[in-house]
Amino acid sequence: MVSMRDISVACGVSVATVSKALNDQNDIGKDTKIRIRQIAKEMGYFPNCSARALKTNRSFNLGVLFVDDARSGLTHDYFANVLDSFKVYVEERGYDITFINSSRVRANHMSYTEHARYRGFDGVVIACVDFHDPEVVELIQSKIPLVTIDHLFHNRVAIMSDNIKGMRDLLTHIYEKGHREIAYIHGADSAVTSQRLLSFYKTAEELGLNVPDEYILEAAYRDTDATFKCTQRLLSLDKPPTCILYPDDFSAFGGINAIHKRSLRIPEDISIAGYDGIPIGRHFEPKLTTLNQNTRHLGAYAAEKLIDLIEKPKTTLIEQIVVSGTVYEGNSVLELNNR
Amino acid sequence: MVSMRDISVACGVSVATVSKALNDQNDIGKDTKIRIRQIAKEMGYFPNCSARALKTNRSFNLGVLFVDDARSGLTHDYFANVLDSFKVYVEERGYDITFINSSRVRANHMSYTEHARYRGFDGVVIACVDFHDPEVVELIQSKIPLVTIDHLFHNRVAIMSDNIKGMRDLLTHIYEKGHREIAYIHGADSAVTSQRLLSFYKTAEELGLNVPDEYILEAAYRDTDATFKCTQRLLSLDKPPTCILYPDDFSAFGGINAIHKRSLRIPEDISIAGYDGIPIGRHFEPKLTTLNQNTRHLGAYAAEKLIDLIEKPKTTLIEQIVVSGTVYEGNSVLELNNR
DNA sequence: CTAAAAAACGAAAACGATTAAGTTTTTTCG
DNA sequence: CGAAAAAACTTAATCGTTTTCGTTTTTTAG
Repeated sequence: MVSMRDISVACGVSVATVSKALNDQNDIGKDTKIRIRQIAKEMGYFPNCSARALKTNRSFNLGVLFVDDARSGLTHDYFANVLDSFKVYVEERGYDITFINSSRVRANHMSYTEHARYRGFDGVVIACVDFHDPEVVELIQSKIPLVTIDHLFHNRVAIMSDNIKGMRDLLTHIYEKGHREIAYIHGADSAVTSQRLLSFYKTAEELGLNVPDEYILEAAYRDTDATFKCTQRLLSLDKPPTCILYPDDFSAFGGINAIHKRSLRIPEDISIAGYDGIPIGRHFEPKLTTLNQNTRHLGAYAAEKLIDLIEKPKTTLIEQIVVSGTVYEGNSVLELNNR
Repeated sequence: MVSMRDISVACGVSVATVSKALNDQNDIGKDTKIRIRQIAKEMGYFPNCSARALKTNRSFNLGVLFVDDARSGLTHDYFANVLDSFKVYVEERGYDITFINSSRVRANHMSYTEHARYRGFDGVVIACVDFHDPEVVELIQSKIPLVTIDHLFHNRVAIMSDNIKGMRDLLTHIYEKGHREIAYIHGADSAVTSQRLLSFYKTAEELGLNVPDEYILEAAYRDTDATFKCTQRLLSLDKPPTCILYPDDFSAFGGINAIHKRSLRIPEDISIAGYDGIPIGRHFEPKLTTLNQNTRHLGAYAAEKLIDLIEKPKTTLIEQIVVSGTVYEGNSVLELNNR
């Protein structure tokens, strides 16, 4: 590895001068700067990030924390999309990302916070974790610049998918298609779930919908078996709904199974809708009507905010940014003309 | 941040002694070691990885390179699963992972290799990239410990999914179910595709199958529109196949659409099979018969080999490791009794 | 032309660890 | 007991940068 020392001897100047030339400082002559840069390039010089980080306390490296309950890790569709967008954005601004974990390094355990400090991350993004985990709370309370996704903390920047508006838009869309008997199989207890559920009830009320208790069921996210059973129950009701909302697109497939098993057709006999906007939903017939969460914006905003927080901490507002999705109209919701 | 210096004054010893105590070296008294470790823990000490890396040239950080043609990034199902497994394994051994990219840092472009050196990665894993990209070739030819996934290079460790055996097993399975007219819509030209295609023909010959040319079609991976069209063509043949193989599970859904459109049933009227073993295939009826690639093993082997390469370069063989998958028997392939 | 101001460059001290080599203390044993 | 050996600890250099402050050179202006 060629170091600044090597360049300094090649140019006949001091390392200090080399450093200044390479970092584009003003305390240096114009022509020497050009000459040094030229030679540095020729010699194939690249800075040593460890040395730089050691001296400047800036790693240009961001920590990503993601541990979901199902341990699906990177294979979690929603998160993978958000992270991918986040990654693209931060790379453009010269940052790298590495995953935070709390495993053991050389025989001693590290908490998330300790790991983040050990690696010297300039900032951290947290998504989809159990926000009650004491280690997560410790991280939230640390001094590290931080952005959370889909969870709001006091004094921390949060990027939130707009579940209130999302559910309102989705339900309204279905209402406008003429549906009046709409069931909602919601996800397991969480902040996201309660927002959607609340919005569902509120919107239903505004629209003058009657929502019998038996239309509201619970199934864990991505649990097709659970939605299968719930769907069966709904279809067995004296007055079954004309449309069923699912916790997410993936679990909607459990519902599709139940519906097909009864030899019913979608959407002719019953309509369905998901939530998320995963690719398969658009590629399989009937195309699933869903609320397409804007993962690209979520990731990009998180990245932008985090870097602002790092680079201009004074002027960056601690705020909550809400990213709204859009209804994707597939053909899983029938247009009812009889009203 | 509490440093070794702080601990050394708190203990009344030199920093060298602290370093030895914390790194469990033998050149130190038993009780002082215990005392120092005790105090270090109390003071909340954690090493500074930059300083350590600077001195030791070991970062305990691994680079991950992944750029696929479709720019699907992390959202690529197969890779996400492999990476997730890789991540879990390396974290257990005290390594972190960060993504390699070739964007610009502070106005000057870095190649993959330069980036890897800049970050001081102890090793690198490459998957799913365009292996003809000059930057990738440069990285392959560098001195950095490296493992490739699903691509073989001279003098480099490769972890390969066994496409030969995979296709043989899958085809044999279908044959044993009684199918004799089997079509194969294969993926676009690539090393993986040619292996599978070769194995398909070879196995067909061994089994005494007749494979008319019109049974072999091409569709890009994950392209449901293409498989939709191919499936239509196959179904329109004078003698349509009794079973269709698809490039991958995702694209098989395009085939399902075409089949449903003709009001045919799976598997009663026509059988299908995918390749990969993605989750949705097991959660949607009919469950897709497929070749379940062992992404867990692929990731774990890649991790194990890479760390061996780093930690014991002398005794680690440069070899090709083949990981075989298993046929997942869903219910998309009908058992034919009439033979 | 000369003194002051400005610009360009260099010396050296960090940053926080590791480690070879040297020094002191303790143990061993004839 | 005392010398040699072993163990425990320290000193100081080093990794590759950045940055402060001091020094030299050049420019400006009276």
